[in-house]
Amino acid sequence: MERSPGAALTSSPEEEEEKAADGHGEEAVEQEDEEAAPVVLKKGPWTTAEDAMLVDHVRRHGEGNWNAVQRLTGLLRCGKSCRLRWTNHLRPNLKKGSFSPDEEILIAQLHAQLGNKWARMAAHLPGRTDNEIKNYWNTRTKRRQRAGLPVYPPEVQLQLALSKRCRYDDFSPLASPQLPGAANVQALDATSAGYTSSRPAPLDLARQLAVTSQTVQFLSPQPFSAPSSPWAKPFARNAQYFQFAHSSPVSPSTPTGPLHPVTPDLSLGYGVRSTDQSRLAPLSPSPVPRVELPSNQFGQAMPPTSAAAAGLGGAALPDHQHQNAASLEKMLQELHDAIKVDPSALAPANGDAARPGGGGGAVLERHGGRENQLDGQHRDDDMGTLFDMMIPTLDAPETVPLPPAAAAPNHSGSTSQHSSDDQDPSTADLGVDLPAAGGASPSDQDWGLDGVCQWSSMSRIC
DNA sequence: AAACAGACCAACCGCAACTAT
DNA sequence: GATAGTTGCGGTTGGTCTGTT
Repeated sequence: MERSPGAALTSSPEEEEEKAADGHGEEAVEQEDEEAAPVVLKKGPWTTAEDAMLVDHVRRHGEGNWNAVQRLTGLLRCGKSCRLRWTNHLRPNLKKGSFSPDEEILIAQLHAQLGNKWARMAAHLPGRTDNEIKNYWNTRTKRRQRAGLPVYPPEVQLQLALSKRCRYDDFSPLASPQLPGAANVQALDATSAGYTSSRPAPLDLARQLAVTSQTVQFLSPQPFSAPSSPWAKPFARNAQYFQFAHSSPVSPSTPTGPLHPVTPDLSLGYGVRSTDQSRLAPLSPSPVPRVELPSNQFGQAMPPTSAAAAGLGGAALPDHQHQNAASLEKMLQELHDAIKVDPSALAPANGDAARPGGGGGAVLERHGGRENQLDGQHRDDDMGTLFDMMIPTLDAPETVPLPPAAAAPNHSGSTSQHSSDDQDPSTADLGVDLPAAGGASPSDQDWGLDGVCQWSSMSRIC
């Protein structure tokens, strides 16, 4: 790999540590500079000494006012860098290491619903940072796309497929009746408050899919309880970060809001029928070992012919999947029939295809408004995507009534998305009840075609 | 053992929103 | 209401690690 000459921009961590440790070195030099010229802030990797300084600062003054860190501590880092370092690495209760299968599924679900809203996704993954999730998703997505595999696991694909159907149905004057499950997604209204009134909530998907009483408790509803910590007082305002591994997930994105447990009722099913079994444990370090295989094994099991072919499993399909092919086709037809586009709503396709991460999930984030203005091409794309996303073992899922789109009244017109999140912690709730995938366990073949994928390693789920 | 490629991770940048004055 | 400062977010880049050839 190319080694950038710019790598020598800063001294090595060891050197920096030494300098900082003896109290001279860089700091002293910079002090001299400070008198003659503006402070030259350092970039690049943080040293442990810098970390210690930052931690000490936060211990004394708490979080926030990051630009004061340099003034108060002499740390030659900009406030932005300090905040980032704290948030991503020094914050208490950060969970390091690989994502557990539960987390991976949740990330996929969240991405399907939110798109590249890493911070909001991180709010549902205690101890994880947006950066971490972003990195994970990007590398994973890149890998899967290169292998010609669908980005989302089967269940999420199904959700997306159904949501596409819902998209069109939403514009039918025959609004679907309110569903019991829809109550769980009321909170989503606020989440979508950042979208203009002309655009249905991006998470209407969740509402639309709030069709099942099966509830998967992804995140524990246990109230927050801060462990005793010498830092407890200074960090009181940041209490959401003081969580035990199994404590309630609270939204770090709501620092100014009241602390209360976030209970995203993500009943996403994932093919789990049993109520008991479907109740996944709260996110926590999973006992399931990470078994991901080297990426170069993707191609072996699945030649990148087409995603559709992949979805149907091709010749590698087990018998029961062949049997389901017919029902799949039927369902596709049903879905196709269900798609009714208001010609008046036709408009040039938007740039969804160009969205990073591709896939249908990105569409969902803003599937209202302009996305509803479908032209033929877009519709075709949707159908193509639909086929692409179809899963082979899909037992024709029950056609589910849809909650009325009108149940999303809270389109304030504000353009501030995360502000609404901050103001209302409940908006972190993704009270999503999603239909379980077909009764038969969703195939490992279309997602974990080669057994590589984490999803397939979750015996209860796949 | 060396070269290479891909994966992973940390950090930076630019922008937008928010807040205080 | 205008402005400056602060904070948060998402995209991107670059370095390091690891596996393969």
